[in-house]
Amino acid sequence: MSPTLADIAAASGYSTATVSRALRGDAAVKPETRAAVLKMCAKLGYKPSVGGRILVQGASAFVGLSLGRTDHATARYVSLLHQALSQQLTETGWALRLVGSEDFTSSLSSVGAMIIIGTKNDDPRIQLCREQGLPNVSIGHDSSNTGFSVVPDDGGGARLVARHFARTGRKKMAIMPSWHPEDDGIVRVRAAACLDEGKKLGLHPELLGPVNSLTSTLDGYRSINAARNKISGFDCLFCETDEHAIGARAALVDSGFQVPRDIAVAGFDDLPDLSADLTTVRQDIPRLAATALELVSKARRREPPQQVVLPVELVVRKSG
Amino acid sequence: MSPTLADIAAASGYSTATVSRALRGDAAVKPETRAAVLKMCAKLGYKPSVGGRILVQGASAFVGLSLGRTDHATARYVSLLHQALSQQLTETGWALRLVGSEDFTSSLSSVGAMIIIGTKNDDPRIQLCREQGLPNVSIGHDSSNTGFSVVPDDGGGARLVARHFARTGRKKMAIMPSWHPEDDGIVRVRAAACLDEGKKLGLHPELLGPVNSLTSTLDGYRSINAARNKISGFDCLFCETDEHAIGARAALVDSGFQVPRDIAVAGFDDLPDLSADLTTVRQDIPRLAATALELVSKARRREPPQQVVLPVELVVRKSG
DNA sequence: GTGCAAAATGTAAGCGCTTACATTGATTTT
DNA sequence: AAAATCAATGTAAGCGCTTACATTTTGCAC
Repeated sequence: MSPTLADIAAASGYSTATVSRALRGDAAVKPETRAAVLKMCAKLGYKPSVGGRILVQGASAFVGLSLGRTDHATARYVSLLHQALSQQLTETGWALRLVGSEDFTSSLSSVGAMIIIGTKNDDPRIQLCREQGLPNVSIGHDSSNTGFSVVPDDGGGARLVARHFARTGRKKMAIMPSWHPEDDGIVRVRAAACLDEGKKLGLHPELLGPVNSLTSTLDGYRSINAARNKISGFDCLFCETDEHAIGARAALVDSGFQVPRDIAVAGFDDLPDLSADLTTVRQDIPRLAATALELVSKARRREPPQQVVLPVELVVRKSG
Repeated sequence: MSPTLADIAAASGYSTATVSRALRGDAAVKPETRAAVLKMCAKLGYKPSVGGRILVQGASAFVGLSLGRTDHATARYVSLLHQALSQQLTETGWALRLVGSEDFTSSLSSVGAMIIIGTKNDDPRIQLCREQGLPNVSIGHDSSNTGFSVVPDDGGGARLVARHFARTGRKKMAIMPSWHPEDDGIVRVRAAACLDEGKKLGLHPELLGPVNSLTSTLDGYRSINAARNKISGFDCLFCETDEHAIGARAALVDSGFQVPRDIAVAGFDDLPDLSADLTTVRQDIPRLAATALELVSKARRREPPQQVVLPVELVVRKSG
């Protein structure tokens, strides 16, 4: 069987209490001690069992993961994030509990903390957590959020794209924003930033009609098809998600355009496999997950709230 | 705080042992007793804590959920299944641990059972579980599988579609199979059964070139577009997934066909929201999840293996 | 009725882990 | 130099739950 806390304690010459504290990140334990304990854990292959009640005795061993109604785990991005969180959480003995939008309220009592994906301004889910005093961390955009949150630098990433287009000699930029009735504004900041930066750089950016979904390649395709007659006026295109960019590129190719010769296409997210040879902005999803979990710890310890913005990175590939 | 086992025991007049047994489904407890206990649990709002070590003391409180490389939680279907499992598992105090295709082997030691999605013949993941003696249940098609498995009645569902087309006076059927290099054969049984039944019914079925993905609406669209000149020879179309059917229908409409007047379109799965007004075959995903979890229990108790096939249901809507 | 196995329940000893409280030794204060 | 403080660790009492084992109840043959 897998070694237990007691095994680690015996092997390293400390008490179970100290080992426990070291693993939980208690400030009372000396750094060298923690290091020794961690080393011994690695050596013996320690894995926490039971989903141990961490930080607060008697509290739930679960972290809830709430998806927005529209995410609904449908997007690759959300699913990757989910997996990263699940994996990293495993190492601490906690467990992730997926919470659907229907049973959010009823789940509050059975989790020790909540991670909320795709928050929007004044998201009612955050309110509910607050009322219950439940530690919560949101991943997504919410300018009004005064709690714990972590977001990728959407605006910065979009500006990188505009600058890249300008640098590579493009003259006229199209921007394809996405829109969904229930998600208003989650991703919109990308289009807005790209628009602004494009103006500054003299790319005369123009918004196309919005795509009626966040993550459907087909909708990206049809949007471009619908705007076919306008397209020849542009030589570069920015889409708010990679799914849209993929659909858009396919539509351009099917309409006889050469990508990137006639028109460069860039997306946002950089999803493994899917984004293949697309020029895009990479989000570091494992890091996003790690940061969210760090914030969960802090929230549980009632430390002061913190809003983190993670850097993103331009990845230039075949499409632009 | 939430009531504990002891609270239930006190309130119902039994010992904690009996209550625990009742909740775990131990055969030693009298049916009336179990009923009384369950009733009291409902009354007091009992929720298991800690992710209690169920059935076998000291065993892991986690059930692993392994996705195939291509599922990668990308498909709506998989994500819905995931959520259903997660929700139902919650009620027993277990937790679901998402296992990526990369770290399957290393996860084996940290879960008490494994649910494997999208298995194919001689799936190596099943082999690995066997070697470790880890209880496992597969969801997916694997004719060679002698362990626990549960699958929807794909063949039966596809035949329902063919019969529906025949009954509504269609004469010539197109079938759009899907294909993915790593998923060979998972869903293929649908096309095969529809082909067979179509022949019997005089629908002169014909296979179109396969769609190079399992769940992309865009690929469905482009496949139909590519076969545009052949399409007018058909008056009904069966697609192996709803995503394909949605893409196909969009392509047909964009090409000037009337759906379902000129050509009827049917898919498979019936995904909430997404499948909206599509004629399709409904899978009962919550039931699939429940069955899988039942099998997990049996597997843990080392009961003899069982292969379950769940019935499906034709849902006729606007597209055909 | 008595006996006896099987069925149903209780008793209590854990499980691996957390944490209130006690202890130790080093550092500072007086 | 004694007293007071503090950082670091140990001690041990739980946490909610499971389960080996003991005990009681039941059903049924004689």
